[in-house]
Amino acid sequence: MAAHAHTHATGSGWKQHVLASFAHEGFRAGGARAVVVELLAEQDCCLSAQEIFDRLRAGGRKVGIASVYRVLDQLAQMQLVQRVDVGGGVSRFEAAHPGGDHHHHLVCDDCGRVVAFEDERLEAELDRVGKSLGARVAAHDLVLHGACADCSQK
Amino acid sequence: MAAHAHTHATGSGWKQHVLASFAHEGFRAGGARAVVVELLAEQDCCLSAQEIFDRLRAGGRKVGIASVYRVLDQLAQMQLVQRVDVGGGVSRFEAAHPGGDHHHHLVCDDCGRVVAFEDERLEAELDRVGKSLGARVAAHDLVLHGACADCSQK
DNA sequence: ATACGTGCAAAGTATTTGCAAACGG
DNA sequence: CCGTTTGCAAATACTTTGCACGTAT
Repeated sequence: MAAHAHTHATGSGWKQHVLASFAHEGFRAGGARAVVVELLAEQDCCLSAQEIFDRLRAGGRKVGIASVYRVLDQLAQMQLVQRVDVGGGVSRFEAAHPGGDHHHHLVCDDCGRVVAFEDERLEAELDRVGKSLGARVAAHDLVLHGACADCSQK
Repeated sequence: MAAHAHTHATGSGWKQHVLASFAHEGFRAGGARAVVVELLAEQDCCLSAQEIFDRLRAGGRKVGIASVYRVLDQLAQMQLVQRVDVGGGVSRFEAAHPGGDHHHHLVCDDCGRVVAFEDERLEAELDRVGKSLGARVAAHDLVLHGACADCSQK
């Protein structure tokens, strides 16, 4: 596989930011909340609730999947994670960064792989379009469907 | 509300195109297939399977929801309709036009309304990005989340 | 007439909710 | 200590599948 993946994990700055937000809102950050945030902070790309659940369990943590969903939902409402809908009836989630470092996804309809990418000019157009609609755009979710670089060669 | 909505229904050219495709593939276009295509052809924006089902029933047609899903799935695979994932675990569908007239969606997280829009420059950027990924992009699905023009005024 | 297509009902997934026990502050 | 948070299990919502009947060709 090709790819100069995203250099690093999502960065621990995000984790700090989330914990601070929790503290600020008076939420406790014990068990499930903490481990979900920790796991998300280590990811380079989006995960489904089930994947998060499985990894936490594999790591020996005794979380319930309901808690995973609850935490993700809460984080999404606080705009600390971005819901990514790649289709197939499954929601995926990833850390939402305050400033930039925003990325989108290409879903290979052939092999199912999800590839992340970012593009500054595209971002600029998205901003412009949002404004021109007179709406207050809080987030955008772009998914390209098709055959990924590998599959389209075959 | 602002907006120079889409001028007209989706255009009957699409319906013809679909029926021709069916004929070409040797598919029969009797009952459910025909009415789902007919309904989709009249729409300006995406509908969920349930909405399609309800409208057909309201119109006196005795279709089953399973057939609606089957037809939509088939049309999607033939690239005659575009699946639109606006989140909330529900898939929506709309006629996919061969050449242009492509649009995207803004979902108001406040009132739930879905607003369609199109933008040529954005389209151009999307094309460029798709190519730069080396992938064969068959479709793209862009959803802006936020407060629509109406809701953001309140 | 004969497959293909359809409606119904039952099954399958993803996600949400109710509740008693556990735990952080 | 007390109220939030959690894990479990049951419930819900959307979508898919199995099967016998209807229908276009």
